[in-house]
Amino acid sequence: MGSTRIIFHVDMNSFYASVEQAYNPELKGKPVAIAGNAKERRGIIVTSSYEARAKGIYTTMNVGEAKRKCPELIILPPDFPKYREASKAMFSLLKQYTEFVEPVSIDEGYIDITELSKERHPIEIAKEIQLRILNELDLPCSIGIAPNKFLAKTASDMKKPMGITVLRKREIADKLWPLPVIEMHGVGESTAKKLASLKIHTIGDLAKANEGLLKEELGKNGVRLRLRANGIDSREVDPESVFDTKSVGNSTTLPFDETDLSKLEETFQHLAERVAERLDVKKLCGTTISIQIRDANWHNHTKSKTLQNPVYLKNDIYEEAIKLFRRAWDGTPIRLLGVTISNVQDVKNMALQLSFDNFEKYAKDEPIFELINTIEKKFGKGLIQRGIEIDKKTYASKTSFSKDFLEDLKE
DNA sequence: TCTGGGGTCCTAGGACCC
DNA sequence: TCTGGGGTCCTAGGACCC
Repeated sequence: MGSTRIIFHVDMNSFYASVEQAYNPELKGKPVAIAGNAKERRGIIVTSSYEARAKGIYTTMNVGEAKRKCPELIILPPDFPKYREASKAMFSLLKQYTEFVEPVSIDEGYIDITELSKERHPIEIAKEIQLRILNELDLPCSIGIAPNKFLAKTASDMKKPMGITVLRKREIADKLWPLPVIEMHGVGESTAKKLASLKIHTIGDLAKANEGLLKEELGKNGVRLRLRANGIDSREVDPESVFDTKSVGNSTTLPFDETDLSKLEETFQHLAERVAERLDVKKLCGTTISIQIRDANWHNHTKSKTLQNPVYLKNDIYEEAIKLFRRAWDGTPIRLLGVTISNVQDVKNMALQLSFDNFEKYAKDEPIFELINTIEKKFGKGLIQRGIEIDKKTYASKTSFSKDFLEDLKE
């Protein structure tokens, strides 16, 4: 494969607010904000229209404060099905140009137009895409054009809304290096502070910094950031990455800092249910369960456990979550709880590892059909049809189960 | 400016195995 | 009884992004 690519980063402008304005034209030209839990004390602004931003509204701003700052602000609750639909329409439009489309999040993605650019000029393609997204979906976007992902992403940020920006390698010194290092994708507050202590303030400083020093201070991330600052990024546009889910989790900030165990248990019930539902939609299960606890001072704790068998059912997730919680909680008031399943796999590939302990627990002295019932109750109906593999050592040592039975289980 | 909810990747220590 | 070194997995926490 040739090493010179042409990559677009397509970035939707204030996406949720723009989708709402597209659905309801009366909202156009007005300050609009999307806020989670807007009715509650802890609601925050998730996105806002450019009209709202002009009045000082920004993401993460508390809803109460936003109202004070901009009394005419139109505040809407998020409507994710609507946004997902708009997102899907946007990505299918991109797929009309090339199969090399990689969604990064609901409102941005990369496309590799190297092949297409042999027939048409990249800027012409970008203009057409931008115009079509505007005309057909009524949504504004910015497009960055560059030889790699990092530069394309950086370019799309340079002009908003409705910008098209080309960032060539030879322009890096002029356009990228003068910027403060915090502007760089991948550098947050914490890294910027560390870099400042090393007298690295601009992206140019980072590009020219000593590699060994960066490695020592920031690990492999330091080395990578330095490469990026020099415009080097070899990541390919990967259309498959969307299907490669690593974890599924839900969390919720409680209306007030909570100490009542029954309320916390109830919250875990809801979280387990939502996680189970989302796993089901994706047909996934996972062997590692984690809980997150955030206290009143914003200190986070996580507890996790890797299980013998994957879980995906609401009740199993709840039971494991509560076990972890009991181990971790000392009674301090809690602000947020979360449940995440990771180490995921497709349910259809799921194989049960009946360890000796498990085997004893489920199989002891039970007739075969009882055992099947037990297994189905525990791991869900249909699993046996999908096939159960039992650790060979285990059943060799368990004489009360015939080989035939185990063969039957495998059907 | 007192901060939601969905993620990914990285680090570091300890357990365990060869 | 005391001694390496490498690899992998697990757990907890942190940084970052949208």
